[in-house]
Amino acid sequence: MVVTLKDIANRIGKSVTTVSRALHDYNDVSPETKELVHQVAEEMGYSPNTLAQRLQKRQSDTIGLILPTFGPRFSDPFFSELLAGIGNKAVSLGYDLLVSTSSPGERELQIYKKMVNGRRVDGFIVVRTRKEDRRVEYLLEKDFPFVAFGRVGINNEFPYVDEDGAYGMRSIAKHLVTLGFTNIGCIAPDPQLTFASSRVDGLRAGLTDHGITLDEDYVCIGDLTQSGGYKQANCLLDKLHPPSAIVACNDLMAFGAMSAIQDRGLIVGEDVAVTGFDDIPMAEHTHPPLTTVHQPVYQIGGMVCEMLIKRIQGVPMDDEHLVLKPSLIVRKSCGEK
Amino acid sequence: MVVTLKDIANRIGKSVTTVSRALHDYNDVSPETKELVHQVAEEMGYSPNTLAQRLQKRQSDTIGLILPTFGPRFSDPFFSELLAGIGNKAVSLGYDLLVSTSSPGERELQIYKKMVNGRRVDGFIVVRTRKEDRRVEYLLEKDFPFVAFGRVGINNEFPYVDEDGAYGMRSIAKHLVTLGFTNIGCIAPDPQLTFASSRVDGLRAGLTDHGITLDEDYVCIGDLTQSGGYKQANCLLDKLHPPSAIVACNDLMAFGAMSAIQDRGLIVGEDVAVTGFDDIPMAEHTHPPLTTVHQPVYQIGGMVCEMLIKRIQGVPMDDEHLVLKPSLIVRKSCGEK
DNA sequence: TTGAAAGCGCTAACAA
DNA sequence: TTGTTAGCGCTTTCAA
Repeated sequence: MVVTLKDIANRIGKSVTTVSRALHDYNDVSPETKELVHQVAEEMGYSPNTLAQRLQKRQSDTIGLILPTFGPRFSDPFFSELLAGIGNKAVSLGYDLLVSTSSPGERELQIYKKMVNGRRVDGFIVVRTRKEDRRVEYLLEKDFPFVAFGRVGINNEFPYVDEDGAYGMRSIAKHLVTLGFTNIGCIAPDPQLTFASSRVDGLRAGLTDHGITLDEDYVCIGDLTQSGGYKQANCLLDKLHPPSAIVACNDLMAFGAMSAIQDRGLIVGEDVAVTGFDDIPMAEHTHPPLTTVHQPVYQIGGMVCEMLIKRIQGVPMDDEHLVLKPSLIVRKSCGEK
Repeated sequence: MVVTLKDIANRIGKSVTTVSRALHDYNDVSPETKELVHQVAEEMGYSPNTLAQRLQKRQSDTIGLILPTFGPRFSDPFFSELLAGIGNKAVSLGYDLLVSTSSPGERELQIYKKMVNGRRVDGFIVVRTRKEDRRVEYLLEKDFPFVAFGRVGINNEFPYVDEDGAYGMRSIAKHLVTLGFTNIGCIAPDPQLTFASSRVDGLRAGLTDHGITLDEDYVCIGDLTQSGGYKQANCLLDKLHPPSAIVACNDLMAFGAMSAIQDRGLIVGEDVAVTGFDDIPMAEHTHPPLTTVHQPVYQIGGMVCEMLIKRIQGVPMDDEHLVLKPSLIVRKSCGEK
């Protein structure tokens, strides 16, 4: 049924070795046999068995990506775009992409271990890094190739791409201050996530620069989803002196915050300002459109993937540590300029 | 460095075969050796080389999913949720999930062929089916296992899960008619997509049931993204007698339509009604919240995956053809009830 | 220019 | 209960 090298060899009365070499265009095969082999291979519809090739090379030509889910519904446009960036780059470089999903925790680490031990992948892309990240500790300790999107708390001695979250948040701070906002609330992610502190610290610093103090009681922790944003915005709005601007640390939570505001009959951009972070496509189409910070997620996916493959192949990288400057996108959610 | 069966065998002075059998708990191995093997394996940190196992089994234990992207930005919450459903089920059943991305067309088919020929996957999940679908034609012809989410134009002799789009749209139609809308516009997907016609036909039929005719000039084709919805809604609104209700065939386009309406200073749910389809999490958090049709995407992912694995393993399925009835979710985008 | 032989790491049929 | 042998499909010495 399925054609193998042996079938071709039998057919033309040559050895498997010769056929293999002919197919790989080795120059120690006579032009005639080469020609013949190619022709017969074509005719018989031969394709190499990748499993066999990989076993022999001791390489899986596959990179792994384990998506962090929280709860069953995982509907994050941010990650689907990152995935597309990684996936497209991977195919173009001849690699397969193995995707798995897991919420952070013990089981998550098991999946990494299983992949590493079973030699199912040649390397990993680690996303949504945490301050103490067992995944990177593990991979580092095993000396297993990986590239992270994001940094960890201490010892960032591994290749990564990260965005300068503090910088992004400073631009948000500046923008809000310029518009005259002084009473500001923040919906932050779980502080275990590395990007949480850089963003919140950036906001705090940016505000301080303009003589405004971020009240720590006005910093709530949300779970990065719309519902989380909704809930936390309500907390903020229930305060005695509710903030006049809510800075969400990602777009999804910002959307939730907008809902919360609107559900109270208030108007986003007039009564309460809202900002996001990420600039997912939806941000442009909310009502009002969301002022946020743009990250080139698709490109980041490509970069991370490319770096990983270089790392796997032992090709030196131009730069092991990339920190991108995100840019402020002003729309209408903080009022008309 | 890496421990193999041979290493264990050498260590305890037994054959590789015995070790292999011991590890698999065959009952023709003495309890003592079994015990010993397990212990030594543990101690040496042995894990089987999956590549080798797979080559020998002639099974990749991997299922393939090729995501349809349109343009570089691929940010579809619908698919990230489907992916999570598939991914979680796959791990739980011991399968790897290979994900690739491609826009429809020749290159897409090449990817399928490459995976099939190289025996990289044991089966596919085919999503976003088209009326004439080269992918399913190809897989059918090769007799290669797959399960589709959606049907094709003719000859649906393969396992699939689909939602009853016509039914969903009839509920939308009924809802709108009940609220008194008579001048209705529709933003449909590319008619090549199978679900396009079932949804549009459903809408048309539902309207007809109530004595209303859907004007074919009021059916625009959008690309399933927010921008597409935005653009097409504008076309509709530019008409001499613009529709008072816009039925979008997915939520993303509905969001775009809402933007378009709002950008004209009109109010969604008062001046113009809008409906969607899919009920992605965002739908609950727009302003106003979107009336739409709910599909249990996460579960569908799990079902499709499970069916595929049964198909691969030759286990009979309870039902090869599943058509789910989606349910209307009334929110505020058509006005208060 | 070609082929025999070995080996990647594993499983399985068959003997002993 | 265990080991020998063969083989999955491929690549790569090495010798001819």
